[in-house]
Amino acid sequence: MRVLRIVLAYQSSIPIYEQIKEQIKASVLSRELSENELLPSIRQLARDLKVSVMTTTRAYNDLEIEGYIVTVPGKGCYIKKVDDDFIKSKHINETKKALTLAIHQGSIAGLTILELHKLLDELEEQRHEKCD
Amino acid sequence: MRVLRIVLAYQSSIPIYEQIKEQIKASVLSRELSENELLPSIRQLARDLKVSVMTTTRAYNDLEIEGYIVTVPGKGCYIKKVDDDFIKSKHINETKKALTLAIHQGSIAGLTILELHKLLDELEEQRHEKCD
Amino acid sequence: MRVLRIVLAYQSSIPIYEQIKEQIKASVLSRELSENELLPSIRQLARDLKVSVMTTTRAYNDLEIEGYIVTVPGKGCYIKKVDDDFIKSKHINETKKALTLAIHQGSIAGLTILELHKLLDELEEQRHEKCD
Amino acid sequence: MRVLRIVLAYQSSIPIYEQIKEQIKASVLSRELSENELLPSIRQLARDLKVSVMTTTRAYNDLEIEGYIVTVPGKGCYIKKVDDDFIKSKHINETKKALTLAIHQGSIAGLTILELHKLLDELEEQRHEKCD
DNA sequence: GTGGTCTAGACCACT
DNA sequence: GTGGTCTAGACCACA
Repeated sequence: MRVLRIVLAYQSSIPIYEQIKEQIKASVLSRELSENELLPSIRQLARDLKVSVMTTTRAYNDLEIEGYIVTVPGKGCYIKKVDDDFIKSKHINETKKALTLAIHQGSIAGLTILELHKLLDELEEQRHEKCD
Repeated sequence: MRVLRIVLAYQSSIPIYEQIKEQIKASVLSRELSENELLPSIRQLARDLKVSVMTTTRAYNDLEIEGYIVTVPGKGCYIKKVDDDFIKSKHINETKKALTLAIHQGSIAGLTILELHKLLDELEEQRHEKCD
Repeated sequence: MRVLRIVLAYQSSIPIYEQIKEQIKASVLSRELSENELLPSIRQLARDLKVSVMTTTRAYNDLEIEGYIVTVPGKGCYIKKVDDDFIKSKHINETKKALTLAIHQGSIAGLTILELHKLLDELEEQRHEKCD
Repeated sequence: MRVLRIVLAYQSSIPIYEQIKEQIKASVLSRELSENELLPSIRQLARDLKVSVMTTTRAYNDLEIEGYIVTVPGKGCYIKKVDDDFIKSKHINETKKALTLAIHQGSIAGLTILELHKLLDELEEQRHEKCD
């Protein structure tokens, strides 16, 4: 079992259990956590995050419903197998959401679709420069 | 005074007052509503949208705080002049953030920049279809 | 809004929230509760059943995830539309579960499949007699 | 003493000790295990199943309470004589209950008695396939 | 030790 | 009024 790097914004409008969920999900999708890995126990995580047991319970419970983990009463919670296509489709979905948001914001700013394409290229360019 | 075209998703997770706000904002930014134009009264709008007066009050109140409208007690609410450049730069910023996120998520999903452009066009297409 | 007839076995090994869920589900599937009907509020139900608010919350939350109700914050919880095919498939599923259990129990008792068929006919017969 | 064929679903919602119990019971009822036969020791079984000794202890303890086995301190656990008729009638009762439920659910789903018979055969078929 | 459920309060945002 | 979240305990069954 590895220690999870979970950072909580206690004052955020995003519920704490949601933050825990999303960060574990992200770790699964980025392959940081892999199949059959044992997660910290509900109580341990609650202690670590200085949060109520009910809160971590809710997060783990939701993750089980969404198919990311299995919980075995009396033993612990384990990462489930997620297949590559599922992960890819998740990321494509995120990409689409981001692009849709860009189109929306851009339209308010009065940008044409052509200008959006130009902007996209520019940002991609900058990204490469940074990586170099 | 013109009748506002406001469409509410009563069961959305986005608060109704927020939906009203955003749609009025968008109308202002798209010049559909122009300076000094009189908005429907809080009570009239509440009746039209079959919504509590508290809800429309909250929306108008927020819009006033954000500087989009001005309330003249006893007369009504009027659209204020908006500082174009400020608004525009704000939204361009949002656009850039969204595009950068799209590039990032897309790269994880293994999408090339070309595929991103194609996706952008597709989503723009779909957006037009919906509006028709 | 109608009062729900929910009977709880507080000492059962079946969790209370599960009992609530199942009884509401059953009411939906039997068309006792119909589309758009307003359910008792989480708090009202908690008072009625002399149960913690968290417990009714959990039940309603699960029902929303499973698609039986919609909850609208600040307004209440409503029965969602369920289509006939969905209901039928649910009941067929229950039928299969019951038959599978019968096969299992029957095999332990040493019954052949033929005897099971005979038993099925007998019970069906008795059922008709009762109805007459 | 014979080696028990026990297959455990470690992540099932059915407790492991329950799974062990049920499989031993089934073996007794099917005459696979017969009177006075010596069962593997609690510790041996725990090793074989890679399970805590507490778990096998619980299973054997329950079996003794239910009258299926007898524990002789210092020697081991033996299968007891089972009262055939009592057991059989119990299971036939369960079978009838399950069939009655199937008839009821089936009638809601609009199934005829003929379709129920067909369903029964299909499920019996599938059961045999799984066992092969 | 583990997870599962439950309580009896609380505060918050929204209608 | 409504639902959403959260706490800080508790008891239970299981491993």
